[in-house]
Amino acid sequence: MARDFGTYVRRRREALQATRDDCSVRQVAQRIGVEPSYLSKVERGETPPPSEARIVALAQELDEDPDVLLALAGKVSSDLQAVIRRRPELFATLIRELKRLPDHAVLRLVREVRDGHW
Amino acid sequence: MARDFGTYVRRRREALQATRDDCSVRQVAQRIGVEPSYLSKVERGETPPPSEARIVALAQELDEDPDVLLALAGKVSSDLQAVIRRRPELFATLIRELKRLPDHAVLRLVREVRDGHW
DNA sequence: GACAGTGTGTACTGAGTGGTACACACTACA
DNA sequence: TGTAGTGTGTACCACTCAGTACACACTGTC
Repeated sequence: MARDFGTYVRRRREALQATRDDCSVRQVAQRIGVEPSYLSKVERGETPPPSEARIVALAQELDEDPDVLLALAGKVSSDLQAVIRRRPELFATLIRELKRLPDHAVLRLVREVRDGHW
Repeated sequence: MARDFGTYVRRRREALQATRDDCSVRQVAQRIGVEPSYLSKVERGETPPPSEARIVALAQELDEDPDVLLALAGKVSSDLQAVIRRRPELFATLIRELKRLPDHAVLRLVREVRDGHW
């Protein structure tokens, strides 16, 4: 799972590098505020994924969904966790129920909620 | 927040101790597999809350909701996190939408889902 | 052949996590 | 007066996290 994160990032970065030529390990590393060798090791899965803040910065840099990247890193965004912690019983049961539902059902639910049916 | 966890646990444990007399620091500590001095420090908020596994064991021991206790400790159950990580975009948007809804609305949603309307 | 830019190997680190081990002081009670 | 049980203070520890610092080898190019 940590390995997935690395290869995913590498692929995405190299794709961008091919078109924009400003996404070398060094350049991206500098923009997200880490050492190049560290980013290199992360991409090769030799070291575990970075902190949430770096991952979010990386997602922005690679034009990716932060939540997806965090998920690949085995993490869940801390703001989502805060929402759950505020009403633990409620959200715990809801999420455990939703676990068994197929994507399209959850998606329908999301839309309903967003459209203000609740 | 870590302090809350401690005082909450202490209150609950002392209440049980008063009625059942088998919930001293030593006894509970032994049953959840930690040193008494450690549990003592946790209860006084002198050291941060224990690991998820210990907290769940503690919840069972104190007859409390594990998710609530975890929330007091500033954590979210790892199985819930796993559910979210499996479909990050979907759950992220859903949870962020639900954040602004009042309890009763979320509760209604939980019931609907549980009753198989989805 | 100097130079810039590429990725990478090696060594190290300061702070935090999640506790253990053991001694101590106090109270109850037989 | 011993002894059993109560909570706590002190000292310590292995491990992980989240990286830094710097040197190295290779490639293109001027």
